[in-house]
Amino acid sequence: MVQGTPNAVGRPRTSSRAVIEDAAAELFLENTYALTTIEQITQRAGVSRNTFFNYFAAKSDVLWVELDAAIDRLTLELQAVPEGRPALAEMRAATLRVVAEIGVDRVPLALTQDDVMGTAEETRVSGLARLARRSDLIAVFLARHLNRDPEDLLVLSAANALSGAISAAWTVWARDGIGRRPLAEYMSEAFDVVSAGLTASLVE
Amino acid sequence: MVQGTPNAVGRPRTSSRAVIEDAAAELFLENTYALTTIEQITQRAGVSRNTFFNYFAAKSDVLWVELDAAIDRLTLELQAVPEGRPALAEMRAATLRVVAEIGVDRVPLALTQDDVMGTAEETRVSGLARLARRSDLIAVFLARHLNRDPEDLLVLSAANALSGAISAAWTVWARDGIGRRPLAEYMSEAFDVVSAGLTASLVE
DNA sequence: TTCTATTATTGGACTCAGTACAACATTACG
DNA sequence: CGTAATGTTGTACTGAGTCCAATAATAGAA
Repeated sequence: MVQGTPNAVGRPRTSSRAVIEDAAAELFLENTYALTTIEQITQRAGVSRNTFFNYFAAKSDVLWVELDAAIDRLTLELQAVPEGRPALAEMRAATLRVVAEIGVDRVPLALTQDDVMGTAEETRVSGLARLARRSDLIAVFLARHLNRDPEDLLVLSAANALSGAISAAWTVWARDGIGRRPLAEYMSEAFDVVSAGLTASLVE
Repeated sequence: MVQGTPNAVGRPRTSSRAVIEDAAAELFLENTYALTTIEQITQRAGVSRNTFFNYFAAKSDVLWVELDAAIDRLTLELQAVPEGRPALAEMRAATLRVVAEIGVDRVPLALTQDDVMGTAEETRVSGLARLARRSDLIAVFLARHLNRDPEDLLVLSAANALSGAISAAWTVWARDGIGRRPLAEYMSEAFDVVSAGLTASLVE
């Protein structure tokens, strides 16, 4: 569960993985996430039920392919930041870089789902797992660049706050429907909301 | 799942509910959350398996009794705040009021669990559902006091950030073990980390 | 091409959480 | 004492997720 799915985007649409993703997307839209069984998905994809679990550790993972890929890319971006640079500014820049690549059409399944038919709670919980993964990531990054423990209250608060703001950006972006602006703009605004205070607390 | 369990604390320790809670707590410590089945819990509690579901909608709910109660109380506190007061300050005050009542011993089961034996992911996801519930709560509160839409990016970012910071406070407090200071102190520090920036963004 | 070592796919059997519903017990209360 | 509400239980079911061993498919070396 919740593991990264490195760059699942842009793969041949005939690999088992892609076929499963497509079948799932269709069925979720037709019948709702909750009412779709893994058996139905694999049946439509023309593979066995077990094959599903070769590619996804949980049913909900298929909802978050885009987001998982984005988090994977963020991981790499953050690792590439050299020591001794302003942590928050780099954090923001890295996030915007990752998000710049995401077209207005590539909305995570879970979020459109939520839009079309309020599957809310079901899907939401699995989304939160991503928030947590991103929090961890950010906490480690901040800790490294601020020479603090990643378990530090200061670091954890900041990481959670940032991850929460990022999450809000995704959510609002997805809900804005067809007329939505690029994700990076939302992300930028969300950062503005929290980062002023964080800068003050973190640099000291 | 994730529903509030209004004030479960301070009830006679012989009601089915309390008996189940106690049995679960014991078993989780003995065998880990993951390796404990609902059947085992109810067996030790001397009730039927179904009775468990009369009181908890999910196995993980029993981990979060304390936290759910705290969120319920926060809900009431926030509803009681009269219009036209500084939203963030009131938010902080309400949180501290709620948390003041929580003794150093009343650590949520899930968090001690995590300490004793890293059941991590399993329990963590269910904890995040609480973070979400609190986010919603805060978003509604902020929206009301700032005359904005609760779906607003600004409002959502702030709410998520605050909820994340609160979460961090709980986590660190729990992990600090026996020598921990009162939860309110952690909460206060966590607020400091984010609120400066939020004040700037929100009042305008 | 043929052999071989990986890797992908499958079948089958299993555990357990969560749901639905009807029957039964208990309690409160007029 | 009778009745309605509430708590508890039994039974039967669905579906996610795990485990493991068997079988295909494939790539790469010889």
